[in-house]
Amino acid sequence: MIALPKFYITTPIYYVNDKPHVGHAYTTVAADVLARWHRLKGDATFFLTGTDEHGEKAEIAAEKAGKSPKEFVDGIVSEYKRVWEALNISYDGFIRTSDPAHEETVAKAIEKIYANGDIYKGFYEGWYCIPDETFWTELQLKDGKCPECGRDVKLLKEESYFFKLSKYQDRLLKLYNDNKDFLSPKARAKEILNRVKDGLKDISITRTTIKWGVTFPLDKKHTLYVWVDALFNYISALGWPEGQKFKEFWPADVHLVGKEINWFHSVIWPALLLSAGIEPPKKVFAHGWWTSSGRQMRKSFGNVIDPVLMAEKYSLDAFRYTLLKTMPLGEDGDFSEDGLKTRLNNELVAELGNLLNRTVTIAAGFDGKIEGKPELDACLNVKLVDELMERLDTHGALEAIFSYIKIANKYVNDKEPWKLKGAELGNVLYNLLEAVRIISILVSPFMPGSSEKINAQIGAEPGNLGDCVFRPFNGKVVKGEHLFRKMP
RNA sequence: AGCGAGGUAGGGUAGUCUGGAGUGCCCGUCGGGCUCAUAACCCGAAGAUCAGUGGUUCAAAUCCACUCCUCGCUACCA
Repeated sequence: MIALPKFYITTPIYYVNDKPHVGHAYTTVAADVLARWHRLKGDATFFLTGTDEHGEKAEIAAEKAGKSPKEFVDGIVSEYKRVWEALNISYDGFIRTSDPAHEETVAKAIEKIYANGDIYKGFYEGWYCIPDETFWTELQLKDGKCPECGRDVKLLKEESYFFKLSKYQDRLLKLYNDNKDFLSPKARAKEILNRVKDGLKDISITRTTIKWGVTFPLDKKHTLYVWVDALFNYISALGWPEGQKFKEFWPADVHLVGKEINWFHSVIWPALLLSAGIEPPKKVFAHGWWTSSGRQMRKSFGNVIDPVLMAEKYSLDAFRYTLLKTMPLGEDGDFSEDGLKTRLNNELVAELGNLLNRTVTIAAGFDGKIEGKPELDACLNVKLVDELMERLDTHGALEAIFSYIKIANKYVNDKEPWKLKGAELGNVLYNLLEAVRIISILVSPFMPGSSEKINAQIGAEPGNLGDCVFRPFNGKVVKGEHLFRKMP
């Protein structure tokens, strides 16, 4: 049987100690764009995001707010959902690690891993900084003191259960070798590869001091460490082991993650899955980080970017476009309002908006037949755009789409339709309107709202990737408002 | 310190694996053209000892060695 094309993409689940900033927005918008692209292709698509709600930090934050952990995280979760709605995120599933169903899944998976002989009881030893309430490894210490605050640290020992990560070194290396794209992008791959080659240590997966989390099923005194429980969200959301969605969508095609959590997703997660007898995901892609106006984003610098504010001020699609156009997914980049404004004015207004506007203006004053021979189809390379998107090169895909927009703009200049009339003008308009219709489809994953506006003005239905070919134009042009407004 | 990535015009990048004229792209700057369009659109120009040194070669941004600089990762703070 030939498997139907399917696409399962995930964002990390976001930790609930603060409201979403541009970093969260970036990952989520990028995943949204990829999910929408696959829907255009007709793939059965499942796009998962969610929240990571357990652990000490959430517990403490709740206490400070005078709420129970559950009450507290409920509040943050609705904030996340509000932001995702504002950013037009088309998620299919929203997983919360405090859902009882998730907790049951985790417990079941842990039991399988235990049954496989990969969990044992031991002692966790670490250097503990009491004022910071943080454990450090020997390597992290700075001159034998806490690297964060410089104060003395104490060697503490506590009972803990361990996962035999060391046992999976060879199988992980085989996984990386058999699936060259598993570790993505390439620049990050070697980082992981070399560390795995250097050898893996077993990892402590439980704590006795924390209550807000999933109870360790084999010893109720212990609570699972929050990241262990968090990783399993990707399968609990699909109803592992028997759920229909799990059968349809697992393994994940892409886990999109920030580079700070690459280790967990590229090493620990597949090892846990292998141990539980579950197929590992196909790809873990670690994207880059944003600086803001040249500096690290920090509250104390006053340069933290609020995604909703940006969307309100400059239009949502200009913001989404800027996130994906500024740098390739794997790289770091700088976010600035000036940069956003420049892109809005010079690319969205001047290239895309202007193409639509001039086309529609000329078409509105034309009463002949809009028909002709395709002339603008040869320079359109939908296949290239698709290949770039398959490689998660959203940046390159946008460049390819916009280079086509430029060609269409140049076509207007070359043909000087304002000097033409009759069939000649009908032919030029035919080419422009078909180009605009196709461009609208191609940009729709990036800028869904703008795509709808374009369709309204040229009287086109929303299309899919198969519609990106020249055919008789049967829309009805209704000139509307400017697609984007220029900002001073 | 170990491991990794990178240093190409004012900024950002592609090209490096598989050597062959500094070739390309985006933004910015300057000049011209056009006028359907949101002072827009089109064309053109300026601008680079391709981090440095040494080597291999007929030929090096590209291969080799060394040096300098920047950034990331180093596991149980999600």
